[in-house]
Amino acid sequence: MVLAMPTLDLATDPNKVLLESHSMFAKASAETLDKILAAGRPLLAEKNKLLFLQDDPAEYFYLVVSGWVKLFRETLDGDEAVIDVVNTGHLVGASAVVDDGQHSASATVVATSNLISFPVRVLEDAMTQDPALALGMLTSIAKQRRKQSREIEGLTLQNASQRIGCFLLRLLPATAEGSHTLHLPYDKSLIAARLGMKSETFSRGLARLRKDADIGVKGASVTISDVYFLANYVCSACSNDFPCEDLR
Amino acid sequence: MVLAMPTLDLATDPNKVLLESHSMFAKASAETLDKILAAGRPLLAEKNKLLFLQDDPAEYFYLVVSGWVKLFRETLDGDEAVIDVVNTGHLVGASAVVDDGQHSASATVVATSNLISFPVRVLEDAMTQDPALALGMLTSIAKQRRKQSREIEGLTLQNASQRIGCFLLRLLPATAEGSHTLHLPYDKSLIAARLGMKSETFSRGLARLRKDADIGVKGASVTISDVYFLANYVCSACSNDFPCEDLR
DNA sequence: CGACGTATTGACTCGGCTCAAAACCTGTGG
DNA sequence: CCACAGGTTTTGAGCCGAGTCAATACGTCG
Repeated sequence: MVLAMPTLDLATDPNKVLLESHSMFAKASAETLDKILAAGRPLLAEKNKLLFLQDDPAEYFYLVVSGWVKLFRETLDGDEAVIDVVNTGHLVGASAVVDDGQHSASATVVATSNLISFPVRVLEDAMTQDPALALGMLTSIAKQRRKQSREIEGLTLQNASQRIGCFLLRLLPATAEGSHTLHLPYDKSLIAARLGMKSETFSRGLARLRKDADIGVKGASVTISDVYFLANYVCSACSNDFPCEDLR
Repeated sequence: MVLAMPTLDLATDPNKVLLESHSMFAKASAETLDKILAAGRPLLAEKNKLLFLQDDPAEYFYLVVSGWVKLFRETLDGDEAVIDVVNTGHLVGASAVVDDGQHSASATVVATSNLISFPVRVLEDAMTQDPALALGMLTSIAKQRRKQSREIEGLTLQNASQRIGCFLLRLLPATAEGSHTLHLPYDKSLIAARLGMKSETFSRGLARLRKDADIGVKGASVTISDVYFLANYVCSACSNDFPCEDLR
């Protein structure tokens, strides 16, 4: 269901604020932002809705206003590698403009989400006209690249419970200290896939953290009794120290 | 030892040709290229020479003219994750200009190499003046990002011998068919690290390929009796089919 | 309450790691 | 040409972490 354009004053449009806060658009001109926003269409997507498939020619990219979207790649024999799971404020599929106009991964919605879809065309055009936007794109892709480097490192050097602990730490605000309680953001089985392990292994890994890193688990809510104690357990197998800014 | 400027006519300078062939500079203006080349200094580096450390403020980046350079990250407890091992035509450390001026990995020379060092400053300046260069940087980083996505996928979905087979296939020209003999480009222990495994595992993995994918191994020379047979063994656990362009 | 999806637990297998010993290379000097 | 030293690679035995398969427990929604 496609609705009419938002009638809000653009200056206070929350979507504009959200888009502006993304590193890709941070330095773009006001005109660029308005042009892109004007081409956006709200989209309410239910769980399991497929946004696009890897290697599809990219027609649209999406801004996540609320909800969660999974990015993944599928192998010939049916396995899938989860590249990322993203929420509010993240863009999905926008990097197709630098990937020969093709999506480099598939995307599905994993929890009912409010999205805004934008034609990739509009972004392409805007990029040729606003050099600040091209630079923003550069900043944004560079950030993704850094994040992926850490991802690779984690996969090769950290074991299951360390990866889980690392994931938990990244859910906390960067300034966190002492004790904290948090809520797992999506299904444990999806977290497991996101971390490159099976759900049974995730379950056992969490149990292990309960013993070794003094955390408490009750359903989807996790209590960390001492952030630095957990960080110490997790980050010894990691090249950057807590609170690992790059990975957020 | 820093030598005088090359006295070659720039139009036929082989270094210029090499730099131009890099996706980052492919579309840069002739002036940009000349300005950057003029700031370059040849550097003959022996095995084990350290070029820079991760998190160092980036002063120089390097063009590999010949030889091999290892990019890696080191953990607190002394383990290292090899991000990449690169040779002729590749740039090392250039992406610092989009990473807050810091190197995101360490780099050492692993086989006697001819390098050219360039001040990062010069690249920064050039980028602000030549929009085509900024776009080239974008293209280049985007390519790295795609490559890393595949890397992550391989790490989570392929077993040791499949990763080895994949590595072998990527050493071949993209058009390869039938039977081929190739020469491993650097030490087996380094290849192992590059593929995220121990050298013993590499050794056994290669032995396994000998049985299952009909390859022959004699020292550093490897004979593949049928490229597609090997590809079939390797690529079933992979989301893109042979000859996997993106990973090169 | 019952039913369905999700999560946990148990028993087992297997791949990759560890540690140690043997084999293989490569270069050096007698 | 051979002997030897140094490094690299291979092989072997044993262990441990993660995957598999199957059964059980938990939660939530009708």
